[in-house]
Amino acid sequence: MTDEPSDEDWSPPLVMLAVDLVILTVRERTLRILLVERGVPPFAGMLALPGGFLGDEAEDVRLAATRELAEEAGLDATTLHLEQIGAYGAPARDPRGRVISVAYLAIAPRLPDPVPGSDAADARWEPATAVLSGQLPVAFDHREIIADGIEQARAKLEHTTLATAFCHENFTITELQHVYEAVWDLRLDPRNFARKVRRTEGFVAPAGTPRRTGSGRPAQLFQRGEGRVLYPPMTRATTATVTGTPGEETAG
Amino acid sequence: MTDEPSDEDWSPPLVMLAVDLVILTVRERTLRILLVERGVPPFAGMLALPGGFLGDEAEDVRLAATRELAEEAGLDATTLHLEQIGAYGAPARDPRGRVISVAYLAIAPRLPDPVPGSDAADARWEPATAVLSGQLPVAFDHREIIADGIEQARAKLEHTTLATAFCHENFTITELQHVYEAVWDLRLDPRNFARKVRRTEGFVAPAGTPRRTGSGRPAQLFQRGEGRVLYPPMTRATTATVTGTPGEETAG
DNA sequence: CGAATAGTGTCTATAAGACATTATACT
DNA sequence: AGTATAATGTCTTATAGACACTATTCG
Repeated sequence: MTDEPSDEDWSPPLVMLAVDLVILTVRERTLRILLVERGVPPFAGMLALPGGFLGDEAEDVRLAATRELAEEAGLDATTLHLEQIGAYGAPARDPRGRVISVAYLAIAPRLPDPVPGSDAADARWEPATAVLSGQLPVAFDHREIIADGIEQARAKLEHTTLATAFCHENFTITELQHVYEAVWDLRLDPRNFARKVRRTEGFVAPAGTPRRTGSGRPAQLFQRGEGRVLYPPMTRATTATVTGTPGEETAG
Repeated sequence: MTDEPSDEDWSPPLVMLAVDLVILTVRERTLRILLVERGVPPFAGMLALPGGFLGDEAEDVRLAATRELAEEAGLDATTLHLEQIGAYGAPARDPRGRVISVAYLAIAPRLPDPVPGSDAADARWEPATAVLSGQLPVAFDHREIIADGIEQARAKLEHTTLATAFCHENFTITELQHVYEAVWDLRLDPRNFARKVRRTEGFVAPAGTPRRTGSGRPAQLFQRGEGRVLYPPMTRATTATVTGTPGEETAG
């Protein structure tokens, strides 16, 4: 970011700035993403990521994301994990003009269905695989954004404790395993999984009530531990795909 | 990204879009970053990342990055590894007005010094640690961007073959080890390192000339392999820091 | 021959993968 | 009792960490 002008009174072009939200949760042992049905053109009637334009010129980008999280999804950002995915800036990605979108990844525990009549009336939890496969079409370049966001979540599950963000305050080891299985779309061995989780310093900590619901033996309850990093990492035997850079291909 | 207006003729605020480049290389066994001395306010005389505004309204963001790479650093993007770091959008990050910056990470092999009198006349390779420690001050929020970029590179060295992007077409195992040591700022055992590299499928492949320079035994030459992913990963014994989301803090 | 750098081998400790059994609840 | 889920243990194998020796060049 240095001097620009060879021309003396050149001034930079102006663009519109949007935020888009990839909000993930686990329901019915399946990774799901929150999509909204668009009410207006372009892509009216089609499913798209929740999001919107920067509210005003002074609004912080991340704040815009938390605002849209509340407005479009009825979710409280202070409860959720929220991190940036990246910027998407292809010139023709929005027919309305030059729109740069900053995408965010949000992770939510299982939530009640969006209430009809509320802010998030037209929001739906759709299976991630349906979107990734292209079976369920989405507006704009949102499929690419979704793919990047999901891969980011998948990767972070390997070497961070992010999985706990999919869980409520108290959870069982089995529930945590279901998170891994849903996000990675594979099965894990419960014995090896439990061993890994319990022996990894700071991943989970025992929680109050030592028992719970059910038809079988009651499970121990846990809460998030202090640690953020998993070392050694949790491994998904499936050889991982290396993720490109958000918004475009990697050169050279 | 859905409907916005409760107001009928509301229109989104316009912002300026910039790109900033974190260009890394290894020199004298040290990780270094390319910085330029600013010629004009704000922050005139201070070191800053190479970069600039979007050239025109139709320019792709990534293209703007490759253009600045050529203009400000005299580097050819087709040769280099280039990937996005993220978007930085704090409202007051640039005194000139509302500027959103998309930061890119570029990895270059050891290059000749910037030629005085060329495009990159005021460019300098500075040690990464000096910037990270704050000992060498930089303009804007560039220190944060640099920290994120370097951490991204450090993390990618663990589970991808990115290290080869720091090397020329042909390189020795020892040179590759120096890359890891410089980027991670630690020492590795040459025997274990060589074993790891040679046994990891697709990391490196033997290259033509089986010998080379020097005062000791000539080293075998290698080139990048086909693989992009390192599995199992290369480990930096030092417990890693979990990287936040670019441009802002992670919420609850 | 000595100095310098490259390359290889062995032992050990840690952790992952595969797998079976016991424990505690419910009906 | 029978069923369902939770919890734990053992054996094997892969790989990282620590460490010492041999090989090939140059002067």
